[in-house]
Amino acid sequence: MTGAEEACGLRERKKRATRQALQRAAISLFLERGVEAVTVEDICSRAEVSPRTFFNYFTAKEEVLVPWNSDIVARTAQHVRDQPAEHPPLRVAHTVLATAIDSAMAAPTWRDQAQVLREHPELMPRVVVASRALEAALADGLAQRLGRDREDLYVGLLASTAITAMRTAIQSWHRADPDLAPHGFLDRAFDLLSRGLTAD
Amino acid sequence: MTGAEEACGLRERKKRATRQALQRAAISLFLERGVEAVTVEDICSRAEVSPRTFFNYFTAKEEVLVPWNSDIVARTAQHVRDQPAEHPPLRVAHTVLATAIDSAMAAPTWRDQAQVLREHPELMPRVVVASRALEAALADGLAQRLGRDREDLYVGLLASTAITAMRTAIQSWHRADPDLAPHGFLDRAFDLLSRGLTAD
DNA sequence: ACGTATTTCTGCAGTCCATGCAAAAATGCA
DNA sequence: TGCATTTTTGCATGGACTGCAGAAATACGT
Repeated sequence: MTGAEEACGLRERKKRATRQALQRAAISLFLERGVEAVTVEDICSRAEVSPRTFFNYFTAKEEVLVPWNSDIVARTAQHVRDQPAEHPPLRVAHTVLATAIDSAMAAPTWRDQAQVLREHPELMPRVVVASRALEAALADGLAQRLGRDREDLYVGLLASTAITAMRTAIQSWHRADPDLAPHGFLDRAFDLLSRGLTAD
Repeated sequence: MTGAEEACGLRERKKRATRQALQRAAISLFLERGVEAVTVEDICSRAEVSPRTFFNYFTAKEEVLVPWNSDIVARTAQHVRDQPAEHPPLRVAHTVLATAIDSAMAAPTWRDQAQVLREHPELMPRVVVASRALEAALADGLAQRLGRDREDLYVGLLASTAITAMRTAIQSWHRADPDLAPHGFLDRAFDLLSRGLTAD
């Protein structure tokens, strides 16, 4: 349960397989019928596990849409600390979140997750709520770098603003060509932030 | 159903009374027992209405904690348009959200709402989700002022960042002296934003 | 004051989410 | 093989939320 990616024993591999089966089943059903029309029972039926098992992996059915798993969160926290000390905090956030997006895009379910969110933008805030872990990791890392308290206004503002910028960028990307890379949008958002949100 | 504050007929006044009774009942129960331990039935019992009635006013029990009612949202949208044309967008957002906070603080339930959120910071994201209407009003007004599309990246980033700054400021305020005014925190957050989030 | 139209409230039935618990099954390990 | 640990499962439970239709309250014209 380290969060690392090694496929050690059979038990660990089966857990990963079950989690991914649930995710695949849920997302494909979401695309077929719409999120509201899919029940946990439907998902488990397609994934061939007991309905009770779903809640051993996710706390709510929308959680399968969150692209930031514990691996990504853990690596992001470390990534923040690995950045050169002289880089300004906003640049650190930009770099680190760009990498997080790359990692999320590597997941096999990424395209379908993105498509569900594109078709149901009303779910984005729920994803953001579920993305608190990523925000917390970012805030912790930045606080450490800056030698400030984790609950400092500046630290909290940096982290929450960076996550917001990422969300906004991804939304813009969703509305654009799906085959376009999301990085251009992220770069533009962080550029605007660094300019104090003045018009370009 | 205009959202204005005039107390026209008896029907309208009763509706306001019921809504406020539900809000008072819910918030006092939240403070007594904690949010999780309070059911909709408890709330309605104290407010002396049928359980079914609760959902004619709120879509979920946490919604009573959202300080931005439809009046405030409507006035905010107008307020954006009333700002001098030469003011930069971030300043407009700052001014308008400061006023929105003032309006929210004028509500009789404000102090208790704030106390519940102070004791249960894990609910803040849900409030933010429910604050989408305010964000949308801000985005619409800014888009109009700037002559841009409502879904433009710059417009979306401005609105979402401003709301995030407000949330962060309020969180900092919650952790500080409750009798302190929240405006200082808001001013500091917007100042940081306008400086491109560089350290001060 | 009365009758009618509109709006709101209420009770009921029903679906689904989400959790705790304990037994059963699967896996790891000596 | 036998025992310990982890995961899955079924069962029971409570609570959120919705739709619907009738009752009650309010508005309004006569």
